[in-house]
Amino acid sequence: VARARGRVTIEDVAAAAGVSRQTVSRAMNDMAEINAATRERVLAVARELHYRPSRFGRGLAGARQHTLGLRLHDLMNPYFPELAAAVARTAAERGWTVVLSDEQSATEPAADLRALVRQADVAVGYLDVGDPRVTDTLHGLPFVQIDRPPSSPFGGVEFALDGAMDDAVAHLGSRGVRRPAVVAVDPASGRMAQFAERLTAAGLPVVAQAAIDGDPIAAGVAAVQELLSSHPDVDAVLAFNDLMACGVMKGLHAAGRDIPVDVRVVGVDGLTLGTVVTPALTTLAIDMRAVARDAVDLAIGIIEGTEEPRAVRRVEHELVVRDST
Amino acid sequence: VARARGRVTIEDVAAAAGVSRQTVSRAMNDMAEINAATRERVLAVARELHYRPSRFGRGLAGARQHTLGLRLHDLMNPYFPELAAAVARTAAERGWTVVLSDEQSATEPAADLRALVRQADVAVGYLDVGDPRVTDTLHGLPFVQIDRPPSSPFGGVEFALDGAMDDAVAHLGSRGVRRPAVVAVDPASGRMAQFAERLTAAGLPVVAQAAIDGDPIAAGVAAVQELLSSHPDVDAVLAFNDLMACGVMKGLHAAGRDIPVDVRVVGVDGLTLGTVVTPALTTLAIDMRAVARDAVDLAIGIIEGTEEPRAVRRVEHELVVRDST
DNA sequence: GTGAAAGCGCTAACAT
DNA sequence: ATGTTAGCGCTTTCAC
Repeated sequence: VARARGRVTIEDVAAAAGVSRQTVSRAMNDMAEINAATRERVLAVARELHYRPSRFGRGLAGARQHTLGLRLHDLMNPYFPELAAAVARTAAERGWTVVLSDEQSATEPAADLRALVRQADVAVGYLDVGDPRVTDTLHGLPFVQIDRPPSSPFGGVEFALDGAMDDAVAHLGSRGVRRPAVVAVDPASGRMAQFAERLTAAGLPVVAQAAIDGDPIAAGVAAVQELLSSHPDVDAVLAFNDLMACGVMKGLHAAGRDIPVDVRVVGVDGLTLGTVVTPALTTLAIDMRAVARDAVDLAIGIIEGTEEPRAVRRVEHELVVRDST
Repeated sequence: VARARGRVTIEDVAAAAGVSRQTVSRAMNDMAEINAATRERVLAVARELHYRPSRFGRGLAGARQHTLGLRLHDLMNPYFPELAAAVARTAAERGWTVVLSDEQSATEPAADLRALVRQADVAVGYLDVGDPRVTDTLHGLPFVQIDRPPSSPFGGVEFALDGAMDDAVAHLGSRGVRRPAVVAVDPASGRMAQFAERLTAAGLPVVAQAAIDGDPIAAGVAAVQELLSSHPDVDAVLAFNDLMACGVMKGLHAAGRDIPVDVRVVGVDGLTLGTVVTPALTTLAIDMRAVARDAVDLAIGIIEGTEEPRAVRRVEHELVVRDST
């Protein structure tokens, strides 16, 4: 029963059971044309020998098994697990396997991508498009970018915040907000610039508060502290995302401000986290299931040739009003 | 340039570049013995033909690439992403790839495990050991169980809560707690029974409150409500885990109780979530990094033959006192 | 129902 | 520096 060479192969099982390799293959794969007694005998021998079919041999010879690479920036940031859960679900429904690549796990820049390139048929998720080291590492691996910026060289899923922002501005106005602030690492660009623009257009002058680039919670706490010292009269804070919004709420609690009476707080993403904190967070939520479905379907479509490699989909955010406003 | 067959192989590139397969292989794998000009030419052709080496061919012929399966109960539960992040990190350091298997993604019971069995060399994580469907599905895939119960047929990482519990009991006593309660789906078994025993031994009579089996947050909220109506005088709640503890805190807030003045709350796990909520949660924390390191090292050791298949390691919890007590 | 032959795509080892 | 040979372990024909 002991093996000479490193691996137990189908040949070993065949020899030990006194049958051909094909018969072992039939037994292992539950195929029809095999005697029930033979199958049991072969399976018993296989178990005894600790035989496990090589996924490489199987993949080469048989029907391709497809693998989706999921690239995330940081699993410790609760946004990404929610996305990962949705992607895993969709991939499982489609019969695809998911290999995980967490940028924070990389021992050197983009090192995590090398594994994806070797293991996945197509990848989905987050990627720093500006960094040529990153895109070079892909070596032609098709990539479906989530939260795709307009300038991206890849296709993917774009996020549309416009409608939800309009709703949020109207909502805050109706709540009597007069002095809103936006808090982000770079409050003058991207979605926060849009936000500020809309608030201004609605007659609400906006304070922009920059936050440090790091742990979003800590950044949110620090940012409100600074904000409150320079503008003690703010009555609403729009944070870049839910995580930073939670930091903002922590900072407001610490400063003795009542939410939502003194200050109203709005986040972006729609994380479950927002329902756990007190008060529950009003947010511009995105439907992760829809994002995952679109991304995975694009990815599979690219592999199957039914989608253009750079196809784009769009998912809308939606205002979810909870207790923080 | 157009291809007749489905896949572009190394042979196609070799033919198009006018070299042998081996030279293409040398170019693709950055090997030494190749003319720089030749390499560039070959790579250009490969790019033009959209050639991507087959991972199966490569795996069969070359050095084995190792893959770790990570089995989780539910990615939406923040405990699991924190574990996943730690496992991903350790695996990356060891040069292993991680394939993800989320039980919640399974379209039918244990279906998610089938993918693991086909794709991973060894698996790590959570598994319902009681269910024979589950263990049968493994088909001999070595499994390293995390939070391994003493009765498990697998090896893995055991959690040791004893010391942290003693610390927690002493801590609550010193805070003047007189009427503690334990809240869990089954407060009469496992770690909560231990907890109750220790509290009783310390002269603190314990109320046991069962929670429904479902979303831990909602369960926590519902459980405290019931608890407060039957025992309005409780002055401490020990929850089964941090998530349920957050639900308990929500419920206490809603009931107008002040934490920690009226009621003190303790969770188990040490999730980051506990630092986000207000007040920050006191908890029996486990070092996820240590858990992940032990689990991954056991898994790799089993594959490399340096560890027994059923080897066991132990990781201690530690009391982390924050604002909720 | 079972076995023999062929080949999946690639790289290691050995040629040249 | 490049080409040739020989497999890796498995499933698919196709025979019987």
